[in-house]
Amino acid sequence: MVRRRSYDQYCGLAHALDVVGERWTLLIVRELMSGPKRYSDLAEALAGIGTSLLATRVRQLEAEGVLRRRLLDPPNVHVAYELTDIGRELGRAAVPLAMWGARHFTDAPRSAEESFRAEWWLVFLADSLNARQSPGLCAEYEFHVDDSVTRLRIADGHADVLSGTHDTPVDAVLHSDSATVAAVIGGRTTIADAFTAGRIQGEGDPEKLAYLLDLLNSQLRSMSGRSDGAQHRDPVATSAPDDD
Amino acid sequence: MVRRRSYDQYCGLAHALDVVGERWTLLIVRELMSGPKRYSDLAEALAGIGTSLLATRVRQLEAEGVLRRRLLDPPNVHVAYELTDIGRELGRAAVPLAMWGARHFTDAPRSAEESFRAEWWLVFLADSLNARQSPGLCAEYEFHVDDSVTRLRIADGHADVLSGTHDTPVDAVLHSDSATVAAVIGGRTTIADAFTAGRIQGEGDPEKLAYLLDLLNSQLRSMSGRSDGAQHRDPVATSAPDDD
DNA sequence: CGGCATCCATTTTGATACTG
DNA sequence: CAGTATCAAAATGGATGCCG
Repeated sequence: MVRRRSYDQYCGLAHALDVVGERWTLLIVRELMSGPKRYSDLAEALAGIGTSLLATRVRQLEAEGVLRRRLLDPPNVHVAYELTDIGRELGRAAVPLAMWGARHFTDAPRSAEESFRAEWWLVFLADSLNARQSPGLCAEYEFHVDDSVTRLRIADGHADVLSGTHDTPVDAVLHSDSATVAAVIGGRTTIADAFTAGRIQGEGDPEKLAYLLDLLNSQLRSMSGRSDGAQHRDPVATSAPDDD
Repeated sequence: MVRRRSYDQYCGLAHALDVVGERWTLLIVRELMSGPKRYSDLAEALAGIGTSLLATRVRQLEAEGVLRRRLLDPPNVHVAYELTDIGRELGRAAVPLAMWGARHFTDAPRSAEESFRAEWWLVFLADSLNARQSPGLCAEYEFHVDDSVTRLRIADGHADVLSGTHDTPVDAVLHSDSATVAAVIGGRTTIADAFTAGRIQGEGDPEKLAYLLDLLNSQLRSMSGRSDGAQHRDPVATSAPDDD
């Protein structure tokens, strides 16, 4: 195998991009943020990747220590991929980038060609949702967004997104649509406004519902990341004065 | 022009990567974080990019509103590129990714092929260095790392990295090497330890020097981003129960 | 089937040369 | 200095084949 292409720069960002800068790589990490996935799950979620490239990416990520292959137990012997600690750190590091994208490039409603999964949006919120307000609380929520369903589980002061179907009962169910979710996460509207406008609807345990909305609200505020007015005061540094 | 390649996913991260996911793009943004640059500055800093690709990238970034072309004043008529507000937000959003890379992929010392610039490291710290401890203080520092020199200016409670050479006097000068800088920013050692070990040396105004080290120290602590023990409790969600 | 490897048509990228 | 033109090499995507 010919040597992997590198930027050959001694820089944290360049080294990070040497590892996860190629096409599809960060999206594979995003997929695994909602729990371990099988090869075919990944291939289905990442429409257009081409199976051979997926295999290559997964191999690279395993070699870098971002994810791990695991064989499932005998009843259903399958391969599953899951993030390592380094991989989960990477997922968290990608959150500001995702928020930046949500803030500036999701104002157009979803187009016909675009695929969509509710967990893509939830996953960036969930990881940092430490339920400091009610540490002991356990709750499970189901989100219906467009035609996609996903689940948020809060327990032990921590939140997880779970993809797929589950048998455990939920405490509350939320209904919304992709444009609304994008607007809320992108900071173009608030949960409260979307709720009163009927663009988000909730049913189930009212107390746990209120708790969730509060939690999401405060999290979104802390992730807003809007730009301040600070500018460079030095227009163009003379990088090499014309002294030839 | 044939349409740009897109992931076609309605997701913040995918949309962000549609804009800045291609090769070199984020590194161009990193370059502009230390102030406006000319075309040839970029080409020189990004060894290997090839001038035609650089021109394409710059055009794309301008079209997306990440940077802006500017013509300099008559004495020295040149083209300069500078980040817009959106571009500066992007630079800030890339910081966690850079820290992740620094933490996990810079433990090997700089290899012979790798280029290096001190501002690549400083720039990720500087933007979030709001000098809350001494709001009124103004200071200018010069960093000598390996063969690279860069400048940090603190004023109005905000820090800027300035590339290139400057005539204004400095308050203090720091000397170190790339391995030490990487270890400090990657969290593998502390500034204090590196200082006592003589791997960082400083001269100049002792008060302002102490102030800088304090500021860097507290900033690094808040950016550590180490992984906690929280795991997914649900091994593999049954994404589609075998009910065929 | 699920989990890849192989082959080939298209795109992207890298390196160099060239121009106003 | 600030790019454009050109061409070879590498990366990607699609389709298909193979094997337990």
